[in-house]
Amino acid sequence: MSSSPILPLATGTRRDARKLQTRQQLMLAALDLVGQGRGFTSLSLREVTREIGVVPASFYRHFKDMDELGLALVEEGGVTLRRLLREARRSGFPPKDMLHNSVLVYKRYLEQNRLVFAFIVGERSGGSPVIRKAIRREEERFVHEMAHDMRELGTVPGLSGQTIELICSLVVSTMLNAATDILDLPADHRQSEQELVDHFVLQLRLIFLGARLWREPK
Amino acid sequence: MSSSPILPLATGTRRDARKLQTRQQLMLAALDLVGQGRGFTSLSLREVTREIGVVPASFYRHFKDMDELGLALVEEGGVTLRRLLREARRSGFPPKDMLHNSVLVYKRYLEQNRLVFAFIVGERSGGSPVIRKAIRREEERFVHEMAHDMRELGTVPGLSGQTIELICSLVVSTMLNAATDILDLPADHRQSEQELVDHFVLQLRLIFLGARLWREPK
DNA sequence: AATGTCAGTAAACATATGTTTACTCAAATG
DNA sequence: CATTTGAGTAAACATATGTTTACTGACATT
Repeated sequence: MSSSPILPLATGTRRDARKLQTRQQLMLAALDLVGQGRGFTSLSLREVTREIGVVPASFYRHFKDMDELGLALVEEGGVTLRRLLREARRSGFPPKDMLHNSVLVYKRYLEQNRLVFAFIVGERSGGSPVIRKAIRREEERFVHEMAHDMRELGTVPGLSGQTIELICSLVVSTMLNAATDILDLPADHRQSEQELVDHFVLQLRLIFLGARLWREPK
Repeated sequence: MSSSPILPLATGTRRDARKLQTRQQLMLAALDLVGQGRGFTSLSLREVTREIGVVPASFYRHFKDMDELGLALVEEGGVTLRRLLREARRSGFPPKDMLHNSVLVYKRYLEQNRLVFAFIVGERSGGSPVIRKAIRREEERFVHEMAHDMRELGTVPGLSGQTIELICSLVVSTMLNAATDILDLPADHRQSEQELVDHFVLQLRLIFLGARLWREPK
């Protein structure tokens, strides 16, 4: 029987562990190719299997489609985003130059998760509609969670929940937009790197300045 | 001789007009496919020629590559953006509810140029690095031009040129980000449409509120 | 220890791809 | 009007693609 579980996690047998491993290898291979500048929609199933040294037919043991692989990656991206938020939460956000610090944290996180972000950011507006929409949903979740945190921390007191969500959605899209630039940075040069960070910080400062002075529309 | 001109525009012979025509047909065909949700990087040269009923080899009379076709599209996108700015300039921006009006103008323009925007916005962060960078450059130009206009109109008086550029870059990325959502709107439903526009307007309001109260960093 | 399950294999298929080569014939050139 | 030019053609090429089918053998189940 086995009722075809969506994730072969649960059973815990040696075999299922192996299966999960090649599944993850497939996902990683796809991410790698995307990381080399190869738009996800242009990837072929064969390419991906070739990358991990496995025969094309094996692919179907894990995904019925490249789209399905893509959706799995979207989910991983969602997890990655939420982890970022959790880390930010823990690090406690020192109020002194908080924005600048947050940007640096974000940048470091981005560099540590370069591939997932390249995928998320790359497919967020392009390619396959189904994947794009899945990403937008994860993004909404992220915004929502961030708004929750901001309200709890009292970062911008006296604002309605709706307004906080609005601010967060602006912050998040600014953040994801910056990701493209940061990931494109030419490995070495500090010059442009510094400028980019500063630019990003100033954009956020502007947003929060607006936020602090916002008067609820009746 | 003929020194292989980049654009076969100049000469004005009947033949060159025909050539230019199929060139544009090729570009339009590519745009159409992208408009149907088919990430540009995943398009094949044959698909594009097939679309306009021409043999694959003909492609090479116009572009050496799909990348070259892509770059031509980026340029068209740039022109489209600049035209938007010109229209906005002419329409004179009535100060009463100016933001809301601007958003509506933008939305209408977007719908009239759906395909180009789908391409620009879709490839802005994804796919081929060379195309992505070309788009980012057009975007910078656009930001620059917008900043120029804003300074001239005195929209946000008392701010340095740098700051105005900052604001504009934030506005533009917000604008392009919204484009994805607007283009994805399910053809009929007014509900989500209204919400989307409102959301967009509020984001801009927030930005300009921040802008009005900005104090230049020393 | 006997049996069943199922991830990965091997090979074949029809079809799609980018690119080259020699061609044709309408239209521009002289 | 004779000649040249060059956009689009026709056909062939090597290679890449997605998908199916029957298989094998390590592991799990009983």
